[in-house]
Amino acid sequence: MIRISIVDDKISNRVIIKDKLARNPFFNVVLEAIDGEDFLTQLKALPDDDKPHMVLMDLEMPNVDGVTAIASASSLYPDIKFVVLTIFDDDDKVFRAIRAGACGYLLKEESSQAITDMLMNLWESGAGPISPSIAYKILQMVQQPVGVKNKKEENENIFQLSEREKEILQLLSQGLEYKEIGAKIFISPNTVKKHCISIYQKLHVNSKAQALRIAYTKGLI
Amino acid sequence: MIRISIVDDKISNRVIIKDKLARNPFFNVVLEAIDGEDFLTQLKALPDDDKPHMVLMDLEMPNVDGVTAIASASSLYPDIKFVVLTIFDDDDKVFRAIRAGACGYLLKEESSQAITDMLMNLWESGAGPISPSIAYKILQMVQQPVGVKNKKEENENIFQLSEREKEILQLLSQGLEYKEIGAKIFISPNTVKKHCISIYQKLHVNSKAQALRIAYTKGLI
DNA sequence: ATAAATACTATCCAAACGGAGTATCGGAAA
DNA sequence: TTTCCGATACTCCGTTTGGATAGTATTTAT
Repeated sequence: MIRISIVDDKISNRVIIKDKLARNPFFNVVLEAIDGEDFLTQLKALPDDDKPHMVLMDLEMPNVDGVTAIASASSLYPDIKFVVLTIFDDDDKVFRAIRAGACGYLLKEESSQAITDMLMNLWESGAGPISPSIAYKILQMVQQPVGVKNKKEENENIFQLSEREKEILQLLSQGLEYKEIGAKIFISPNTVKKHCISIYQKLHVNSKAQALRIAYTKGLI
Repeated sequence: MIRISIVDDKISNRVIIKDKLARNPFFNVVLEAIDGEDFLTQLKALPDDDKPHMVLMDLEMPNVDGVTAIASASSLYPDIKFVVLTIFDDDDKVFRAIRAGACGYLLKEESSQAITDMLMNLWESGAGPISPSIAYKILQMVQQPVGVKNKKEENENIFQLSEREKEILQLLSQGLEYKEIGAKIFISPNTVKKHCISIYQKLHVNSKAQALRIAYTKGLI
């Protein structure tokens, strides 16, 4: 039984997707969320043994968007496969979603059969599902790296950390504690702590170690 | 009428491919070559109006290999589409071929129908054909650029961490706390803490964050 | 101009952490 | 055989951290 999670802000979309999956009894939708925030909260609360194997993620959502949710969750739960399922094939979004950790990118217009086939294939062989038109876009991106801006520049904004927070995260990664950071940039250790907690909230984690994990794996530092 | 060129060092392969294409009368094989050298020479000699629209290129060839041939020819004749058609899906070759200018990458094992469909699609929409398994490899390359592969092997012993300690460090990097790690590997949280302190001593640090910094930057995890 | 972020400061509390010490057990090396 | 070491487990103690809450100043946006 493959546990699936569906994240989409529109109830109608979720129902459609569920119907498409329902044709195959191996799929079991264990979690539905209306946006990235909702998803991350629900996922965290779920026991490990009940966590979904795969997540079908829309990109256009309020609060926390799909890319950010994938970036957080794929660091926190590396075993979960994230498949973007959207109606758009916007180049930039494709790129950012994949960098964030998506292992597949499907268009909603794909047939029910095609989608379930691809998901089964992901389950069995680990090969991520990719719509042909998306595959071609990826290829083009590899061929001519559009903006040669490095991956740090591209990633450091997806969590919407403030300048100060990025600075703190940088110092945190050096293994400094609150009071050391405070002394270094001439602010109170209390303030440093407040910044850290803000960072944790934006990264959807609750400890230094987890924050650093995301920072390192997503190239924020 | 789509003019096609086939480059493969084995006559049998060329025949097989020609047969597959023959099912669609739109394809007209105008050039056959046995290696990159042969291909480039013949191509140069061909009048512009007779030059192929698409080239199906094997990679494993004597003299000038497929990647080199694509790199040269795609610069000289930008309008020609190069599709790699091979039996291997070697990561490095895929990557180099695409960088060289290949716009598609098909496996020979694909069905005749699939290949002709993909080529027709390339002709009509300009979207390059990509076998699903190849598309997934490309996606992985985009996700984690190669380069630091064996670093872990080389470095994981320089700090003389015991197996257990490496295991603990690995779990630490996932942001787990003592009790969580203890529960995961069935030992007491106290023991986990003891291991951590041993790790700190060997790494000459005195906090989780500093240990993780070394672990990440030295490729221990 | 008013609202909304952002930066900064502060305090309280419970939990987690780090450091040091002690001790048992089993295997490997002396 | 004795010694050494890794893994295990525990306690005591002081420090650090995460979380919640609350407030002010400054900048930014509408």
